[in-house]
Amino acid sequence: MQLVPSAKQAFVENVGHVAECNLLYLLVFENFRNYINKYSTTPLTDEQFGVVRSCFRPKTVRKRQYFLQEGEVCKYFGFIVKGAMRQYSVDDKGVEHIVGLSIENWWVGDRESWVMLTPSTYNIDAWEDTELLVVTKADTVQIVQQIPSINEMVRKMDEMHSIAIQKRINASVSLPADKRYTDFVNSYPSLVQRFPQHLIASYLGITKETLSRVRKRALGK
Amino acid sequence: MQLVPSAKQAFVENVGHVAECNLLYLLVFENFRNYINKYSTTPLTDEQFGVVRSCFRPKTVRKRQYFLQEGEVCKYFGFIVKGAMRQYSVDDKGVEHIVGLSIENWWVGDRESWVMLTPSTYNIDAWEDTELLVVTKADTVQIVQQIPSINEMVRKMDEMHSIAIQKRINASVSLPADKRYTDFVNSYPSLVQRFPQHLIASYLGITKETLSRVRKRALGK
DNA sequence: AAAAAAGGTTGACATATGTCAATGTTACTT
DNA sequence: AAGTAACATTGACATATGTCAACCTTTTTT
Repeated sequence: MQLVPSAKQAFVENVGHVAECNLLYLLVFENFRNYINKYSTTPLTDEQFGVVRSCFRPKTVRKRQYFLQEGEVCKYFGFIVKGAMRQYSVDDKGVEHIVGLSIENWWVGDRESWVMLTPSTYNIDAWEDTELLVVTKADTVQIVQQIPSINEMVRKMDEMHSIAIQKRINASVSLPADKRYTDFVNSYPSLVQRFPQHLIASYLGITKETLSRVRKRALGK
Repeated sequence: MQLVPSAKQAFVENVGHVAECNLLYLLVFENFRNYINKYSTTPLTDEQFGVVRSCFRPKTVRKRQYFLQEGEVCKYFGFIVKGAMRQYSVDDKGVEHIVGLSIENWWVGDRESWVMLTPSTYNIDAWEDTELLVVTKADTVQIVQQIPSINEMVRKMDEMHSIAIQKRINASVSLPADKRYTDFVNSYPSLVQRFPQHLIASYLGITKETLSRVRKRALGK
């Protein structure tokens, strides 16, 4: 039995009609095309997009199911079409530490495992039922080499990613817990609404109790 | 009066002879060429390297002088040929928070300011007298577009950078201070020897006193 | 509707880390 | 050699955060 139904199947279940399913498919890829064009100076030609499209496979991950599990090599990177996922490590004592929270139009995967082909030390699972477009490394190498816009997009996204992650490091070494939280709320209001507090606390490197108290004090002001 | 002598001048001062100076110049760029080739699948042709070389300008930054100052836009990225630099922010109370420590064969610059053309919130200064090869953004765009090996190198370096920085975030949310320190010592033994403890403490997000005590306890075991 | 599960808050207390001041040590400057 | 500055260590104490347990609310499941 197939635990994870195919993405197409999932879309069908969602909308109930095959006709609408195909329409949704089109919409998903159109959205993706716009996303790519937003990050490059020259829009993709139809032919180029055809190549890109053939490299990305829709995939559904149901709530609480893994996209990547500790010990596996990260063979796919995923673009979230709809849904919410979290990336976390588990320490000696079995405590989960959130290192990433992602929603629509974000990418998920473990770069280290992906690049180095080493077993991942992270888990990535779905916090909500999630629709992804996934791509293999081989295909990524292909389209990055062949299609300048994709090359440009990947470079820009790496840049943005580096910038975001640098800010997070700066916050972690230079801000106390309460500032880190307000900083987070200002930077990612959409995440605050999608994930419960105890996950955000973990993301910030504090306990849920501390976050609860920090929030209370912030209200008092 | 020129506070920062030209890089060539600096080399001359170091070695004392113009002949050796030119030789050093050659060696510096040969080293740089090897560095680039190490990160790409096809070596640079002589012609390509000529272009690259023309884009990188030697620069000397004396100990305690700024490479980038808070409020400036980061116009140059630098490759450290010899020396040691630190990148830090300064908080409301005037306390410095180290966000980066760099030595030979590392790159320095503020990605956010560089990419977004916004005033930097960081300072970068020399901890030791430092020789750099610096490049402007315009030139970077040129060679990344024109020379596949450079494109590849930049992408790979961004990848490595992302991986390293991701590990640091994971450490900061999931490890206590003592583990963060041993982790750091294992990951960057060369930095431990080049920078004093209070800078490393700041890099780890703890005070120098805490680091001193952490080290003492670690010895006891 | 009842039960269970997940999330959130609060209090009491323990622990880790920060702060401040004094002192020791090392390396550099004159 | 003396003096100074930078770095490191230590102690006493304050503060922030963690831990554990109880309790409450909301949502989900049965």
